Amino acid sequence: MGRAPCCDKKGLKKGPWTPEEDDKLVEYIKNHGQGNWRNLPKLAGLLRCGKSCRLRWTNYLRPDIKRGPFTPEEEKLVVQLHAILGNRWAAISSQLPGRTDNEIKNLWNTHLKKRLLQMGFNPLTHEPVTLQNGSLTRPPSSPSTRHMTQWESARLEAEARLSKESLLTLPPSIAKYSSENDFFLRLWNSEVGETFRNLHKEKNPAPFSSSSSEATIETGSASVAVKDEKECKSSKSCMDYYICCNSSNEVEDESESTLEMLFDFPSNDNDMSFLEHSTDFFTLYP
DNA sequence: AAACTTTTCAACCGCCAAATT
DNA sequence: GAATTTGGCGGTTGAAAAGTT
Repeated sequence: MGRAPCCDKKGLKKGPWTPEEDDKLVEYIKNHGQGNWRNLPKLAGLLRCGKSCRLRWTNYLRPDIKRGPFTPEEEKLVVQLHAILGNRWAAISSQLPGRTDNEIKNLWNTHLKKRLLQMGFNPLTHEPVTLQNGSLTRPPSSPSTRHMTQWESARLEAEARLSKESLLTLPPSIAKYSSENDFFLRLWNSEVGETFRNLHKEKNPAPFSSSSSEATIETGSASVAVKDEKECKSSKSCMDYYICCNSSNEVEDESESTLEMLFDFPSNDNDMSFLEHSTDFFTLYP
């Protein structure tokens, strides 16, 4: 036997919420907390599915929700995080206080995606593309394409490393659980990760290891652990190298790099003109 | 001013992993 | 351990608003 069903769908209201329904939901949660979404509608006197109540609360009625248009800084952060996390809206929204995953998803689909396309970037991969006969095409084996592939590999590496590092701080029982459920760690341990590790080994025998001399950079409210600059350069771990260059202001020739675009583009305009000059990518290998 | 088109965004749907019985 | 529900997530939809002709 399992648990009782969330709700039978007979006689339940759908569609937009009325102010009266909102009041009932807010009043109930104010007095009783969020608790059990299945029982909440009945107890609150609502003819709604529990799931609908939860959605209404989390996406609209929660008191900590920030309403109104996104600021350029928020848009910038969304683009940055999307480049790293992809369409993981909940993960992205966790880095933007007061913004919901639904809101960010809408922002992306209605504004940012179009702007990236207009600027010549594939909104899925953040790779530069050109429009030919109305369809997206990658430029023929340009250096920038190589670098974006490199960037993607670097992303895998960095996220796997972060996962690994986070496990070091957890009790063994939880660490075991996390390692089994961590998406990037599983990816890293899969054939994809293996391929990248082998490629990396050929170019650079230095192992991927967590360092004792780590720094932390802030990306909005998210923090990312990085190695110190010297070690970054010696190991040539591309993500480390990118972040080191960026965090130490020693950007060398790659001052208009993709990563600079992602981590440090100007925030005082919202037309994404910061992307305009970033099709001229630097070479990763000096 | 009316008709039509495009854009926006709240809400729904279906899937999945976790939790519960 | 199997069966079932819950809660959470991302994709999609469609009504309303805004813009254009």
